[in-house]
Amino acid sequence: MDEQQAAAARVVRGRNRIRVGDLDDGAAVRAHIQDVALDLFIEEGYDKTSLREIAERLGVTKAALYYHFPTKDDIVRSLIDQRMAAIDQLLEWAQAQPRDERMRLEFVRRYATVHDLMSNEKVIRFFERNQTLINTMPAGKQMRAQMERVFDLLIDPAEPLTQQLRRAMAIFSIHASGLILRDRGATPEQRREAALEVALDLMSGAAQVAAELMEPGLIATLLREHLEREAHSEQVDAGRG
Amino acid sequence: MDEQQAAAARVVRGRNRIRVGDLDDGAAVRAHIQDVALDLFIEEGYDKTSLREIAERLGVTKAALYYHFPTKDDIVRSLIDQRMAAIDQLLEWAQAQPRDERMRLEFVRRYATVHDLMSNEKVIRFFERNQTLINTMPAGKQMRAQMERVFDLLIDPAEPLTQQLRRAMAIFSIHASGLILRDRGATPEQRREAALEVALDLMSGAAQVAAELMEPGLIATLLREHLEREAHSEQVDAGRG
DNA sequence: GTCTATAGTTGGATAGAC
DNA sequence: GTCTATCCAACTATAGAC
Repeated sequence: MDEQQAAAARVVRGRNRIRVGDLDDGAAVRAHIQDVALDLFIEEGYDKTSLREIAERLGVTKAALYYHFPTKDDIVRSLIDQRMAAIDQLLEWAQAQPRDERMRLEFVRRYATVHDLMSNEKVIRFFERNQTLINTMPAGKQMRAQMERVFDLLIDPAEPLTQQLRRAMAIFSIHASGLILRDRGATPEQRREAALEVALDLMSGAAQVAAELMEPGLIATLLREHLEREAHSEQVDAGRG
Repeated sequence: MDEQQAAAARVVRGRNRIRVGDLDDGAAVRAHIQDVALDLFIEEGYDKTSLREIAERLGVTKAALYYHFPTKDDIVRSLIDQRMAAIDQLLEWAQAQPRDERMRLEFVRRYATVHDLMSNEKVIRFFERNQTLINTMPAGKQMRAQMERVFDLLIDPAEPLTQQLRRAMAIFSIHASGLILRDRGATPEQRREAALEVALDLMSGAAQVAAELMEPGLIATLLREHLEREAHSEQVDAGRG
């Protein structure tokens, strides 16, 4: 667990290429601009947000912005690249593994970790609200292609459609957990845990098995009986010892 | 209703002037415009799509468009209103029901049906790709509010976060099923069935129960034993009769 | 690094002829 | 109902002074 987080963190840092002496105003100003811009992109969409608006909220002029980012795209491109590099590394790892279920579960775990580390919160919401960019911007298209590689890795075309859908929803549940649980009184850590649990359940096919065989309440009944038997046999064991 | 009457009046006045395809009245022309516009809105986003582009693809001019739709918003507003009215009706039905689990499952079933009926396919993809509109357009904000009413209906804040998330993912699985299964060799009917099954599983909490109590393979074992007992008791019954 | 000023383009929307 | 022609606002981006 610690190793995964550290690995993902290395990805993030490695991509930024911030050297120790480099952390002067330049990088900080860029980050600040991106932060403010993201807020606006989230609020009213990338297209509808003008550089004038961003500049106003920053208290500078448009021209000042262009000094730091040669084009409007560039404000978000570095964020996209960052995320893509992290997922790419994850895919690389996966390709060096046996193509089995254990690997897939581990992939989802790591995906959740990476997703969480990338999440300024804002970056996620940005992608959420600006799906169209994934179709129009070149960088967006690359991201879309990458997403398909993720699905191809996790989904076996021979499986039932329900299970194929569940696997996709596993990834989506990680994406959506922030959106859904944000205003439901959950700490980021709780959100993260809940998302991962739901995702892993969807992957594992537990629901698949249950859905195919279950009558309403059956599993609960069987489990209760099982636990009672277990408790009983423990008593017996205790009596013997 | 109002629109039909207006359309009829247009037919009387306009006589044979309509020449877009084989369409025979104003309402059909409007529908055709919406269809073409949706394609573009999906491809490159609502904001980036200009009226000039839409007009070009239709083979008419911008001004001609404005005859049918007084503003760009209006091209999509009727589609949004249509869907919202359907969901509103569903919410009304739900409020006349007891607030129990049976109602919630039935709500999801009906939601899937409504979703399927509204789905030109294109309308769904439009909403998918233009999430930002839900934040900027007034009609979009209404839709957002409606969605929250749906979640409030389905989600009990006292439940574990995982189950809250699952319930939200149930709705999302209905939304996403088209996107995910479209290119995986499934008929629309198969997609629909798979989506509903996954959604109902997520709602039912089967996975929740399983995840909390399950040892690996336990449920499968219990179910097998249960089925064996059942088969045995049927044999006994048959022997008696 | 930040400014003013402005170029150059494209957008939505309207007027009026036919 | 559809056209041509046009208005005006807003945008991205650049040039050049300080």
